[in-house]
Amino acid sequence: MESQDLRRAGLKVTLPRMKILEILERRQGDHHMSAEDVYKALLEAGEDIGLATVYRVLTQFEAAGLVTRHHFEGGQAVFELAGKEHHDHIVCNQCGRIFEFQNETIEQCQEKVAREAGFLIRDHSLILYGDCQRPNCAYRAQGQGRGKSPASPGRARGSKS
Amino acid sequence: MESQDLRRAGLKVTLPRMKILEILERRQGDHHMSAEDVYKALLEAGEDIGLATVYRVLTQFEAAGLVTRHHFEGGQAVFELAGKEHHDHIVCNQCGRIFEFQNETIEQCQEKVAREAGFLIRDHSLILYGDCQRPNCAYRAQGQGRGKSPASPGRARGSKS
DNA sequence: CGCGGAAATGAAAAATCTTCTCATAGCGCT
DNA sequence: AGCGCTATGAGAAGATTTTTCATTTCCGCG
Repeated sequence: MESQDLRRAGLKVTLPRMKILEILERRQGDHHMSAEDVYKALLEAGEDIGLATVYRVLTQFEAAGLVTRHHFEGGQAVFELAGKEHHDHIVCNQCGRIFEFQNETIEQCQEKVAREAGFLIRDHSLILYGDCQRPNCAYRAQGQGRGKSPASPGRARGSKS
Repeated sequence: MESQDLRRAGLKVTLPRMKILEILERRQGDHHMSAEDVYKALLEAGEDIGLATVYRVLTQFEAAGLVTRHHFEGGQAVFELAGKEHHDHIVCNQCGRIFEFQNETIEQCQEKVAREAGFLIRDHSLILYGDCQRPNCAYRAQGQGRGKSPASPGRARGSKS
């Protein structure tokens, strides 16, 4: 009954919002989805929901605290269901795999640094970019251009510095 | 003689590249500039350099390690001259002021976390968003839309979570 | 100091990602 | 079931960044 989630968030229960919430909840594996990912999943599920609505709804969900938005490299924002503990991310440059972690020491240092600098922290973004050393990591030829990433598995981009 | 910087970076010494480098070096105050900022500064300096060139050159500078690109919230990437020590950023949600900091403990924790997760870190991005508590912070009315930020002082956006 | 070729530039078009507009449809309440 | 307000869909519009391609500029060389 995720309609309760919507009502609780002060959002009218509509079919598009229900379906999008379902997509986010039922997602297996990597639960980080771009608006486009959600849109495609809806199409596959036979739902006729516009991309504009997906963006709108995801933004509302974010405002309501139902989802969290991340700006990984690659231009597209990705969303994940909130609810679990706060965590940060490691993104594989090669295959796009995403690892989540929590580190209390880092959190505390951030607080301390901000306090000393005279800031009141509202939010933060910590993303590590690297190569996951797993054998099945979808290594692509070095010097890849900036072509479109394959549909599903990875949203990797070239590394920096 | 910043032409040496260019040659050293393996880039042909051209007028646009020189001028852009100058803009970045001469910049007083907040040295974080978007491509648009650089473009406008060039116009003010009487240089007739296209925006496409600015983007191209900044990207080359980044590849050459001359500048670093950051993706703060707000959609626009910002650049700063590299060369100084590595550092992370605190961005004021209200006035856009940027504070830089270094924290060895955080760096070490990141390394440790990544190692334990089986990642080889190539890069990272740590950005804290908050409110600088200074009296002259350009507080804007709450619930600001998402209009264009005023030219120079701030590129603040609404906060999250 | 002018030449020639490779590389860089400018302008405009295109590509991407996201938001806005507005007419229509749907939800919640009575 | 009916009403009013909000949400939606489709497409246009906006914002940022990249690409295309004809022209210009830089650099090594005579």
